Amino acid sequence: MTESKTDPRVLRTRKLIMDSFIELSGKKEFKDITIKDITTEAMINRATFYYHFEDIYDLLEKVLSEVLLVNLNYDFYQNDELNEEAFVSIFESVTNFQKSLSSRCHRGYEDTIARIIKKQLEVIFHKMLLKQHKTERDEALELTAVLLNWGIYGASVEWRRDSKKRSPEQFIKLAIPYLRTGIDRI
Amino acid sequence: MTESKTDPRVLRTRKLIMDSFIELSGKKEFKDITIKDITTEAMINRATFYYHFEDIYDLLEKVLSEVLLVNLNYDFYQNDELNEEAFVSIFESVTNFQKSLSSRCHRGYEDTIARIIKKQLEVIFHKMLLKQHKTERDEALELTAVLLNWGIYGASVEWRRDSKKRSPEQFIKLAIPYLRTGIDRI
DNA sequence: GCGGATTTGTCGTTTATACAACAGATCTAA
DNA sequence: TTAGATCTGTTGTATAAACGACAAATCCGC
Repeated sequence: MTESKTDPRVLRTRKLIMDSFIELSGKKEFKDITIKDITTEAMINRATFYYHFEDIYDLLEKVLSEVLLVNLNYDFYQNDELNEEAFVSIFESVTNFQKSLSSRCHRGYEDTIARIIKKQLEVIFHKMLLKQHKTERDEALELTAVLLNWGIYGASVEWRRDSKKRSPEQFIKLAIPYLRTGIDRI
Repeated sequence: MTESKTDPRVLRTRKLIMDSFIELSGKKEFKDITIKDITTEAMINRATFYYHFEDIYDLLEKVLSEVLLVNLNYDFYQNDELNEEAFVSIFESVTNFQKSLSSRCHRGYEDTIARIIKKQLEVIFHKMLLKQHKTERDEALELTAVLLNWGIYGASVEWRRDSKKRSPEQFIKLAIPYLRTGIDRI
């Protein structure tokens, strides 16, 4: 395999762009963020943006994938076990994302975001299960991951409907017994 | 005048290097920080470092000048007036610098640091006095700036000797009446 | 002290980024 | 609706930064 590693300038520039986008997302709505805003914050030329990303939606997708993945991974390494705390913390990550980003997008981009989050959750749960159940058949673990994924994600959607009443923590703690039952059955 | 503005890549790279150096200064002693450490943190090539700075001492000088200047400027725009709070806050900036940097340097670099801090303080005080006393003769203001500068800087040196007994805030509050008297006389 | 390892500082070549100019799209106020 | 302004996406050319190799200096355990 020809392992031609990518130029450090590329990695640096992508990081600068993504970090700037995340930074700006905390200040403005997604629809109000322009490419110029991002590139100014990142201290790079606007043309360089297009060297790395198709458009702002492409950037959004990649940021969601990478950042959510990193955040969740971090939570896993913190908790390391599929216990109640792990669930609560993962659920809080997801609901934070829901809160901070999905409301910012127009043109039905909520669907795209949902797709990305679910896909990442699946990867994460799969990894986690592999660590805990090294002996099991992989197929079973994959299936479990899918279920957990939908469980957590569905819960976050429900939570948004319910959000006036309960904090994410309270909400997921109610749901955990059911989720755990589901896992035990597989 | 031919105002050839500097390439944005240069500004960005310098900022990355300086920020990384500051970041690392919080984790290691100055003498243990290598160029490689800095460039790795900054995500730039080691050779690029030498494009912008002579060596690590050159970097230190420039960081001290710029960062201290920026910090102090920020305090001024916060306070805007040469009152007690302004003095306390400036003094805290300076003593923080003393604490966090001068102890890290070997080879008598404390003297260099002292020189830089004093020079910057002088600039700052002069600016500030100009704002408050637009009518006065500039020469008088410059002189006052020099005196204030030595007053504050000397106080910070004294504070270091005294530091087991009083916080920077307590210390400078004791000294303020004398400083103010000094100003009023000019 | 010695010897291996790390760090420093420099150089020529390759490549990613800046620039600035452009047409077309989208927004906004009159 | 129209006109002015802003934003988008693309291009050819100039330049900062990456690479990697190098000798010299410095560090550090023996």
